[in-house]
This record gives sequence, structure tokens and C-alpha cells, in this order.
Amino acid sequence: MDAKDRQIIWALQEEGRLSNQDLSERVSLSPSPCLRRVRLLEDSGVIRGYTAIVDEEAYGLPITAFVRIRLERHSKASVSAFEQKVRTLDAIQDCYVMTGEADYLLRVLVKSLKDYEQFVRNQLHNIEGVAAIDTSFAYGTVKRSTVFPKV
Amino acid sequence: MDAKDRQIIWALQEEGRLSNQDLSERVSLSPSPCLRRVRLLEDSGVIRGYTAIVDEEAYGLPITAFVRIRLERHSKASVSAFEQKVRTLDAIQDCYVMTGEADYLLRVLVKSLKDYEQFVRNQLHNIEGVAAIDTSFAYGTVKRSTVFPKV
DNA sequence: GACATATTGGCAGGTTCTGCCAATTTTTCG
DNA sequence: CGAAAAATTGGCAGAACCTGCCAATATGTC
Repeated sequence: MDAKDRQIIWALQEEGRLSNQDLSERVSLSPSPCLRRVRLLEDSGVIRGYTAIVDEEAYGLPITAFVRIRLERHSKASVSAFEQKVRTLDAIQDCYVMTGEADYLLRVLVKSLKDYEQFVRNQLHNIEGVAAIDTSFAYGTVKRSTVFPKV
Repeated sequence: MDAKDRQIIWALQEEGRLSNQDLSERVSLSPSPCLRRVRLLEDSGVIRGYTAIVDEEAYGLPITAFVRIRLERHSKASVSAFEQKVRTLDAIQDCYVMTGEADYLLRVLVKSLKDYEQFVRNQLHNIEGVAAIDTSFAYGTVKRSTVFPKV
């Protein structure tokens, strides 16, 4: 991955639907080698895909919760049961395995506090081996970037 | 925003570069009304943009840190100085204003622990009025979804 | 039930995509 | 240094796609 590939990546992180023609101009290439590089980045898994960025509130999910979770034990069975369940829960946007106090950090999107209560009661507490759940809500966002730091 | 709009959003969250033709097929519309709906969603700000999803590790940023930050005081000056600085720091991908112990939660991307140390020492500790910094690292990810919960 | 409004589908000219090949640039190695 | 090999680039052209316009259909209202 050279400087040109990084330029392509930044451009597509900023504007994921850039036409190949515009992209090629922006990175000072002609369309064909530009397209070839994009395909290579896609096929090699550097670019994993593309997505629309949607306003949570406008869509109807105004509440973002960050949930720290600790498991009682860390047996293979316990861990994989938890992770399996996480993958099936649509409200959970992200789940990271963490260092420190908590084992997991979730980012959860819900439409109301009532919904969040239901989610914790019916879904999270339902999972075997969850020892502790600690929620913080996001009042708002200062920054959400889709572009990686440049060099 | 009706059911069709939501279908369009889900499809574009899953596959942000879907051609209008394919998209229209997927949501059972002909291309023109489909495009019109997409443009409306874009112009009204529901769809805020599009982005390429890039593999952090393949790009060369294998370390994700979540940083909880507390300010000493919450005066307008103090808060806006902090938030201003956050916006200029490229390593900070996201910054949320939080309820609970911490005032802010950052998601930070760096290429090494050494880099992270530099980042904290030179950038974060440099900001006036930061009372406490508490970092947790992500070992890995269980799930990262780009699609909002359906219904 | 009739009118008004909103939404849809088809069409067509213009644009963009994308695979192929020759030309150019970069790298390798004697 | 210089020649051969490898990688990368640009141009081309047929195919696919975009997108604004208009008539037709569907939806909602009184």
C-alpha cells in the first residue's frame, strides 16, 4: 500500500460514492489504473465495504448507550455463548473485547429509555454468565470521523 | 419516512455503492422513484453521506483505544476549548459527550502503544482543564454493524 | 364519488464503467 | 551503468448506468 492507495482510501472514506472518474482526478491518475487499485484494495480486504451514514435521530433512534459488561467466568462456553447472542441482537451496533475492568464494550441504539430498559431486562440479563452491566448514555457528539488519520 | 425509505436505508447501509438500478430492484421500485427517494433522504439529511469501511489493521492502525475523560470545570470556555482541540486531532475518530463519571468518551486509532503514549502526553495532557484520563484498549471486535435495527 | 395531491414507471440523451492492449515507468540484477 | 523483466499506466470502446421529464397510476380528502 503506497501513498496513492492511501489517497484513494481517504477520498473514499470521505465520499464513499465518488465516481471512479472523479476519484481518479482527485488522486491524479487516469480512470483505469485508479479502478484497478480500488478493486485490489477491495479484494485484499483493506476496503471491507461501503456504507451510508444515516442520522440516528432522523431515523428514529435518538438514544446511544455505551454498555460495559463483565462476565462471571471466562470459560470458552461462557464467552462464545455471550458473543453469539451479541451478534444476533440488532440494537447492538458494535461490540469490542476490552482490557481493564469490563470484558466488553457495546454501543447500543434505541428509540427510547423505555426501549433500553426492555433491552437490558429481556436481552442482556437473559444471557447466562453476565456478572455486571454498566451503562452510560451519550448526550451528544462532538465529532464522528470516517477518515483515518493522515500518515 | 415510510417502509420503502427504511428499506432503501438498510440496503445502502449494507452496501453503500449499490447502483440505483440494483437498489431499485431490491426495494421493488423502478429506478426513477427510487433515485428520487434517495435524493430526498440525502437532501433532508437522513442520509448524511457515504463512506468506505477500511480495515484498521490492514491500513496500519492496529490499536483502538477508548478514552474516558473528565474535565476539572465545565465553564463554557473550558468545554469549548476541549471540544475545539478534539476536532483537530486526527487520531480521535469519535468523541461523545457522556452521562456518568466521565464527561467524554473518545475512540482513538493509533499504530502502536508508543504512539498512544505520545498522543496522551503531547495532545491530551496538553489541553487545559483535563482532570482525568482513563484508557481501555480493544483486544478485538465481536461485532461492528453498519445497519440500523430493523423496525 | 370526484377532485387534488403524491407517487410511480418509461423513455432517452448524456455520463460513467470497465476489460483489454499497447506504451510507459520502475525495479532488478549482471 | 545499462539492459531485461516486472509493474503500472493511459486510451479506447462497447456496455451499463444515471437522471430529468412527462404521462399514468395510486393515494388521500372532503
